[in-house]
Amino acid sequence: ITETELADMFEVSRTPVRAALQRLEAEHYLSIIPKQGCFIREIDIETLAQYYQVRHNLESLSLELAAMYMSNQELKSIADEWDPARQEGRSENVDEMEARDEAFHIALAEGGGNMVLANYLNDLNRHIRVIRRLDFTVNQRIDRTYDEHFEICQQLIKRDLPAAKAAMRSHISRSENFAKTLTLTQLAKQRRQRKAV
Amino acid sequence: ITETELADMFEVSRTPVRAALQRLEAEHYLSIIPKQGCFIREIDIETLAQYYQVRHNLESLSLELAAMYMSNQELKSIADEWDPARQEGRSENVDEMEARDEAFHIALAEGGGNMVLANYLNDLNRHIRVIRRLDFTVNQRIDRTYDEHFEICQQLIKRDLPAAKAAMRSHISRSENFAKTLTLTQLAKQRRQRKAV
DNA sequence: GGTTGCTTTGTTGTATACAACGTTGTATTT
DNA sequence: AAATACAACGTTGTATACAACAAAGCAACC
Repeated sequence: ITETELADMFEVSRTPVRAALQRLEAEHYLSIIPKQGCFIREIDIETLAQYYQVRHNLESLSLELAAMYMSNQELKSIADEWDPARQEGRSENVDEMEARDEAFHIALAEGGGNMVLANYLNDLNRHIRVIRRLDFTVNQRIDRTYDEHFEICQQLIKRDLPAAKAAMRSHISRSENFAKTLTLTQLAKQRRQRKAV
Repeated sequence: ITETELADMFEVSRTPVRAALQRLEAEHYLSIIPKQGCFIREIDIETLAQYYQVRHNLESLSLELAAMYMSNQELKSIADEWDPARQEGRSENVDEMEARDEAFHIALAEGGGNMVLANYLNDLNRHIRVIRRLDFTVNQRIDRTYDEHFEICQQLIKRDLPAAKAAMRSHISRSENFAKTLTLTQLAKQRRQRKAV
């Protein structure tokens, strides 16, 4: 990917393109090698696992704070959105589902009052978003997400922190494993295609 | 702070200055308001507490991984650097001390093998660095840091994770409280000075 | 045939001029 | 006297031309 290329594509000069690329580099989405070019930085399965490890930890802290500082009313309004019984207004669209899923986790983090934590979780989510999307391509996983999010909320309302943490951990692990498997099969597919060429 | 100002100061054009400022904005060090100007974003005591809360958590994870994956030899070489008995080569300089302190925590994180975690801890450290520096302006705190770092290493070598975590937690808490107190008195000083003008 | 040196080409890095826009101060009007 | 419209100023945003440098291709030489 070159700056000129993108500049022509969007019909602007190189300057705003450079600004955008430098922002993306700061967020570790691509690496700019001086005088050479800029290359997109793809996430490998090892790094993905590391992101999930950190995420487990931060989400755990997030729950602690949410259990301490969020009111029953706040928690209930979130729980309602994910009630498996309420079938109307349910999103099947992958894009929408992904956005709402992230919003759920961020809402808990912000509810705990620690904006620094919320920011880090947000940053982390953006990095694994490409992979997390895979989670909602199978319809069954959408149903499960509703169940799991609802369960987490219920445990929080009961102020049963260990149970909430356990639910969160298995929730994240499930989507993690699912994503990993899918990524592996996709990688294998790509390799087969490359071999064919 | 304006771009032109900085450009004149360093005798370069506005372009590289802009690039630098945009990077700093991406890292939340300052905020650029379109068509108005850019302003340095100072850290308040509430945000500082939030950073420390996240840090407690990440350093805890860091220890878990270090205890699992670092060899006795690796741990010992770090411990040697902080042995209170070894008086030679001891750094009294604040800058050097601060750099070595950060290096200690990053070494443990990297030793655990999770580079994502190490990156986040690094980012976090950069944000509280201004405050952490205060910690080493008093000589007594330098001695204490040696003791505490050494203690953490010893517990890790013994693979006593809970003890290591406890040592880490009190180590971070001590410097946190110290920094907070100092910040408060400094803020009070500034306010008094401003009142005088 | 392999290696070294140069030339060409393509990329990012920088400087500068101008455009867009928000802010502030001032003059005019009510 | 107060409020509003307007103009001047200062800031960042963008476009463009050129410089610096790295990589690749090619030729000459050993």
